Amino acid sequence: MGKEMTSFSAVTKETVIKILEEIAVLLELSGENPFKSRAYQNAARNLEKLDIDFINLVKEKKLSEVKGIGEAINKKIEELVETGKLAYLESLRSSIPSGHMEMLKIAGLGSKKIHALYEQLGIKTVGELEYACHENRLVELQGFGKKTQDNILAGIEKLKLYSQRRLYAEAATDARALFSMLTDNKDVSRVSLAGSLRRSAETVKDIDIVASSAAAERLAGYFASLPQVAGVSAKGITKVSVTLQTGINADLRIVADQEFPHALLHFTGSKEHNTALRGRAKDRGLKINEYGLWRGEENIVCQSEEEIFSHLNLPYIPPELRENMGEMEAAEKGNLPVLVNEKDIRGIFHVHTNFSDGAHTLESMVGAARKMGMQYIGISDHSQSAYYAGGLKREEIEKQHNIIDELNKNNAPFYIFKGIESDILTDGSLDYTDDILRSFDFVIAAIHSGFNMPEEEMTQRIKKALQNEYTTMLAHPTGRLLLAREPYVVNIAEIIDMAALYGKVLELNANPQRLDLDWRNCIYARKRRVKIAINPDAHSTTGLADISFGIKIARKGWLAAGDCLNCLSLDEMKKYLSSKKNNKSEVLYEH
DNA sequence: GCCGTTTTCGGCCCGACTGTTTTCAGTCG
Repeated sequence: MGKEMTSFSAVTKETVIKILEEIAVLLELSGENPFKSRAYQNAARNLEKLDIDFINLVKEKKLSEVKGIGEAINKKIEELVETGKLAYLESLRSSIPSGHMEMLKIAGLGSKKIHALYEQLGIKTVGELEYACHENRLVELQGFGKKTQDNILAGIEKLKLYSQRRLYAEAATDARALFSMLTDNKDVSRVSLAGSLRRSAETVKDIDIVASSAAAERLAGYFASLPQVAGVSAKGITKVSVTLQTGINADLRIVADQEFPHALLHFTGSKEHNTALRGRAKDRGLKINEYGLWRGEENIVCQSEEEIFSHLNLPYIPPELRENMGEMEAAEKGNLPVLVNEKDIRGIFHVHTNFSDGAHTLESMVGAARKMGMQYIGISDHSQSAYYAGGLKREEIEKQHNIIDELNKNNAPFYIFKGIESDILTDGSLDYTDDILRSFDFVIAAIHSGFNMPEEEMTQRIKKALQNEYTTMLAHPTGRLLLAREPYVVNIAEIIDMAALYGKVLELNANPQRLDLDWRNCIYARKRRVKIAINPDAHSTTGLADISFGIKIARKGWLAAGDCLNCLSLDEMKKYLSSKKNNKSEVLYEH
């Protein structure tokens, strides 16, 4: 890199944000002034909000005009963008045991305790911590005790369990990259994702890909030497297993082209679905395996999965449904739903703005939704008791409503619905008075505190919120964070029954970490004719796109367009919401 | 480390919950 710095490094805004966040965590672990750490977090968040060209801003030395970026952080970002490196980060990294970052993921463990464990027991890694717990060495430590030790052990168990799996969204990014490298390769005839990824599971263990080729050996070599591959654990001419740089494992199966649909069906699974399928084949005097379909010695040639299914007298079963959750029976009777798809979505609810904890303005969120081709958007910032998220006070609600009225004039026929994500308090009531609740077009009731109630109490709390006449829908019904936090204990069937009885909508939160309502429960909700809203819970313009993850899960939960609230057209939606508002008794007879 | 109609120091979003204590620290959302 020349001294005159004519060429800047390839550092992007996203990289800078990631590094600022890493510094914030490292500072926290180092026992520094917590506000210093927060300053880096703030800087990262403000960069996220930045709409203008970041690199230009750095070049023109105007970065410190961004709120939250002062002299020190400005200098560090300049160094990073100009050289691609940051000495401060390197020295921080080397001063903190690398295992401490991972230890932070253990529930109940924060920087203070990690520091204390390091100072007093010299613990540097999760493994050492686990050993120390088994040796009972935390019990006597100042500020620790038997319960803390037990909780930490339980947290470690969970962490181990979680780290064997990945979020769908994470794995899908890697998988897409591999897939496109394979489609570009001339040795590949046909290629498809398979496994749980193709079935749109919310978390996956690894990436499965099936390809057909007449040059298997060369293709295997190509796959094993892709730039994103960090290690090869097995390599033959039918199967290559690798570990990617990101830590996830990927398997490529290579078959002859005529075997392709059979291998695809087999490696898409699920195991349970395949077992049922094999049983069905046997009933018809057929045999099915990953290489083909057979009647005795005769090989029945199939060009596609559709053909295989048709030989078993079944319509095509979409991969998402192949979980042996009744799809075979439904297919046989011709009762498979026409699954919802991206084109069916007409509008988006559960959208945050910078009125509360969103990154972008109301106007930007509206603009982004319009760009996506939506007919409407439902704005729902946090309510007043969500202090940590800047929940809205009465005056702010009025102000927001005035802006929405103005925007609605200028954006017609696009429409903005006024809403709120109102906290469900521990007694089941919503945290605004009726006169405020009445001012919204819709209310999303949500639990953000008091997670640890006993099941019965939690269930009653949510049921009470569903009975509230102002509640339109229930946000993230179980509160889970995939691979990070268990759902709160609640009788979800009772919640779904209650929603059915009162004509309330349940959210399918599309954030890749939530995907809540769980698809298994979507199947039951559909049976009870409860409408599901596929909501991105967007906190930025890019967050709106998360809705696609929700659509995948909705499909997996058997939902058709008619089951999804936000497949209603704008006119239908206006009618729906105003009927809910004006005639509460009607809802009982709606279904 | 950032910020300022409390402006160069002293705050920085705040409250619930848990487990440790005997009045509080740490973690979390």
